[in-house]
Amino acid sequence: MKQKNPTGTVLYTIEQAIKEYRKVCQKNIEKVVSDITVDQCLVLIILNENEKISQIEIAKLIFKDNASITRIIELMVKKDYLIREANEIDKRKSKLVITEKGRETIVLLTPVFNLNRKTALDGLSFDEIELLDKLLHKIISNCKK
Amino acid sequence: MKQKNPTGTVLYTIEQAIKEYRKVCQKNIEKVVSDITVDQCLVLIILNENEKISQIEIAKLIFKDNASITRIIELMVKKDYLIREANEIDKRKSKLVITEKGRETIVLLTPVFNLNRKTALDGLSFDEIELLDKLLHKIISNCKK
DNA sequence: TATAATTATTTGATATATCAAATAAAATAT
DNA sequence: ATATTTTATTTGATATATCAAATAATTATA
Repeated sequence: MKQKNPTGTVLYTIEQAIKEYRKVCQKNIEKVVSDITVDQCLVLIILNENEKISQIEIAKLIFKDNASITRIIELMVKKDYLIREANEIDKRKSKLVITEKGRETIVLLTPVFNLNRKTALDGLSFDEIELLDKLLHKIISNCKK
Repeated sequence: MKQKNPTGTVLYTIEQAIKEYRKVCQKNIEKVVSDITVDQCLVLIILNENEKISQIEIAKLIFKDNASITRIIELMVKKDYLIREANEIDKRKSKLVITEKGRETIVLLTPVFNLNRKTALDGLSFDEIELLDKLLHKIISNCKK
């Protein structure tokens, strides 16, 4: 038993969990802001906490490819969440500035993000969450070897 | 502490874990078969275990959208892993038949899949795996509510 | 300092994710 | 038996994932 899916292991429960979580997140976000994705929100929050962060560092923080970040930011610029300005110190980079619309969005979405976490982790004790984190990190390091 | 990323919770450790796992899987697969993806392998294995399964059921098993399954199968047909035949009983569906190349691939990849799981879960006890599964299912059901 | 190596980002190509709408066949209701 | 509803799949549009190659700027080395 436990072989409910062809993968035969807990590993695809991980996949299912993150997919369900993303769905709830997107749904809750859409109630408040209509034209933004979960990933775009994350980028917004990261930039809000650290103005000077590079795209590579953003990518690392949310486990994405550099190319993905380029395109996510591109769309955010189109939708007027961000503006690209010249970075005089290092011309390879650009300064990513949050627009007024971006700032308003952060204010609107902060409580949504808290709600999302609470919803997903409802009924789990602190110890359980810690343990979950520990086990997942063990898997991550196994995979990285 | 634990606020290593902007998401601030274990939830993105879940995302990171599945991404790292998929990377290892893809790498190990490529050592043996060069033109197939992890998802395409899963479809192959599922069809091998149940010839008559519908696309919708495949989608549910691996937590994917129906549209994604259509396209994954399309590519598998192009690459000669599958053939679509007419389903006389229900003409909305088609019969998905594994080709000779597909069968050979399954033989080649079965040990790889076992290796992938072993690699990822190395050092975790049975009880820990069970617990991990339980906690993840709790999160899944929280999100589905 | 000119050259080589490294770093940050972008671009191209291909695969998958997601939602909504379109098709078409099957099942149900009247 | 026809109309209506449901089901299975497809298609279109847009977003993201991933890898490799291309750019362009910075840093290190001879």
